[in-house]
Amino acid sequence: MGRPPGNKPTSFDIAYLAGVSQPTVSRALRGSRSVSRATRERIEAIARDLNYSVDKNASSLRSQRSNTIALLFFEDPTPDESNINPFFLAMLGSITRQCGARGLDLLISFQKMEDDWHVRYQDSHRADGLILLGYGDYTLYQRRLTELVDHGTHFVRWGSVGADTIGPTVGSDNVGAGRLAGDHLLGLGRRRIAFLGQADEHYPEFADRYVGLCDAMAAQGIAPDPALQVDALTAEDAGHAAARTLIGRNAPFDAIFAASDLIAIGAMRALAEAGLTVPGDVAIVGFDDIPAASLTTPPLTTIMQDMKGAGQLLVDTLVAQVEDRPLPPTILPARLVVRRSTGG
Amino acid sequence: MGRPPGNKPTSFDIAYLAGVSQPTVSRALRGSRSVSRATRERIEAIARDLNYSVDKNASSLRSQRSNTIALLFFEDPTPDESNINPFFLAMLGSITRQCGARGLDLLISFQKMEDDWHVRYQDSHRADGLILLGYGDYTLYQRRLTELVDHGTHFVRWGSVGADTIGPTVGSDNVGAGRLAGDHLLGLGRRRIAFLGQADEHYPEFADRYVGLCDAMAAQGIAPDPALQVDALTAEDAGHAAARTLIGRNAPFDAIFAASDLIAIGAMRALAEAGLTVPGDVAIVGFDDIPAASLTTPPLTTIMQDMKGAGQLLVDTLVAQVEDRPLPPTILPARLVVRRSTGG
DNA sequence: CGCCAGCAGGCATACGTATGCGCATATTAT
DNA sequence: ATAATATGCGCATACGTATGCCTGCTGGCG
Repeated sequence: MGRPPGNKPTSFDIAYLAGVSQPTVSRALRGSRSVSRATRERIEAIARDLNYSVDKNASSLRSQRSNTIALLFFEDPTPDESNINPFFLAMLGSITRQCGARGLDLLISFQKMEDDWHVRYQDSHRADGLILLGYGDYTLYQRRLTELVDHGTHFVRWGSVGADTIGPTVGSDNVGAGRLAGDHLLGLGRRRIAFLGQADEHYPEFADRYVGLCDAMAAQGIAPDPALQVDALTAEDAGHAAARTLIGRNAPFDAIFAASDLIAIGAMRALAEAGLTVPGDVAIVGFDDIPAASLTTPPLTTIMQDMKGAGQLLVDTLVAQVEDRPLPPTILPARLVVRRSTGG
Repeated sequence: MGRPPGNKPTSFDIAYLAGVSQPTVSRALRGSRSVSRATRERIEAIARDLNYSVDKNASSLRSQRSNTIALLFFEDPTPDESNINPFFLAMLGSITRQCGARGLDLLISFQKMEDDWHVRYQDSHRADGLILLGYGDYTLYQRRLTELVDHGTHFVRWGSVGADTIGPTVGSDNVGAGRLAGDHLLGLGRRRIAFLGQADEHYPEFADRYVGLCDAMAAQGIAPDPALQVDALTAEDAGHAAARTLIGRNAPFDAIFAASDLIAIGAMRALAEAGLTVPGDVAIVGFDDIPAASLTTPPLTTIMQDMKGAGQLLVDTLVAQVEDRPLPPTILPARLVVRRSTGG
């Protein structure tokens, strides 16, 4: 029937003590209905007593299910390695929480775009699926995604949800968010609204935000002025540089919608240097609501994405995919957070 | 000898193709010296060809080594769940990097102090050891640590390295850092230096920073004035409140050393509200060098901890412990980053 | 009173790898 | 030439769990 309890307790040890077979222990602990209630409770008690915990490796090996997901984060190689996008942290928080709630383990890794992580995780049964988070050039990224799809790897990514999106994608309603920002600024009487951020297909999220802004303006009969759009990646200096460019163009503007808070913060610095006041001369709206956004002077009006919903949706979508019941791609609404950079 | 290649390739498939036995494949791929070079290279080629990757679960099960470490982060329950300490992100970055370099997987989890994570990870063979990160009340934390030690769990924690420290600990030289801040302020001619932050044994890191400050002052023959120390946990409002308390005491001060950047930022807001200028009336030094520190007006002078070294040391110490070759506890030096909050 | 259904649990086995041990063949020493 | 050593590899097995299949028993029904 088994051996007496040894060192680290196994399901055999429990079986021995409970006077049942090992499979019964396994079934009992997994809550199988084919174990009587009495037996199950006896087994559970003994397990608790011995401080038993199921061996993850054996369990995963046998069931071919690791109950683990891998969170892969990557971005364009950054000069300063320690400077990680703060947005990521919020996402991480909500993802870990959702994993915890669903009893999943979370493996995490920062990746360079050049690595071949797409092979490692699922094939080695480290994880049942991947969550991909990344800011960066989407076109570079696309090849990797296609490889993953071809390989049959389970994954979900965070990003712009569009028609040409590769693989299951969860993202904010960037167009709607852009409209939100535009409407807010227009409501304040601003008419010459500049956009700081890439607006091309390499950065679809930013582009969507710009589209939303243009939508809002169009609704008021205002045509977008190309002189009021300046490319910028998401970094403080990029924002600073972009704002200087904008100022240098001598095209009048009374508002800025920045594609990220970091850009906005850099822009505010440039405005200050140019002697322009916020919000007097220029109202400014950022994006992301990073912690620093409420600490600037004046505090930054910004768009807050639904981080909590995002983590949940990413995990749920991934699990659904792993369990072979596909879920439609989903878009999360964003919210405007009004602070003094656009107000009195 | 084996079966022909099936679906997901296994070491048997490779063995079959290479005309050797499965154990030889295993040895070859692990670089065992008892496989001839020719055979090994043939096997490696086939493995690459088939896109083979070792099954993590089987491997870990057999070898009883998961090559995975778990990073557990916990702090006092915070009202706003999404508001995670930014310090953590930098640490996370350096830890993931070091794990990557050593071929370790990283499991991550945010924990409430009430959970019984201390049982789950090592017993279930999810991870070979734990890295514990936490800001919060150390005395609450101590019981958990003792349990871990008693249980024989491998772990390292980040925190104050002192005589009464429980378990292997890696941390910054907080006393030295406090001295650094003190010397800097004294060098600017400031004599009435306030400290904002807990100074009791519940928060030994903060306490150490205060000790360092007092050391520096003592070296100049200045005795610490209890009126110039105000408790504050690490949050912006706490800093704000503490600075208001300080101001309300009517004890003159010309400098503040804040136990964290968030406290410093809150304090700067309170100073501004009270009509005090920085650095004119009050010079201020923070701690952590969070991203927001360079974005305040004026930018904040602060202490930068050696994050890169920290991650490395944490991982290395943990691995050493797992491999049963203990390492001495280690202290990392910190650096002063001078910005305008203490300068012209 | 016999038969079929359903419940509770045992038996055997599979998951894929790593490793102690033993056995040839090749190499060197005596 | 023979014995001793090293080299390269196969055999058997263990790691701890989960699950398909089968069995014995209980009870309801005809």
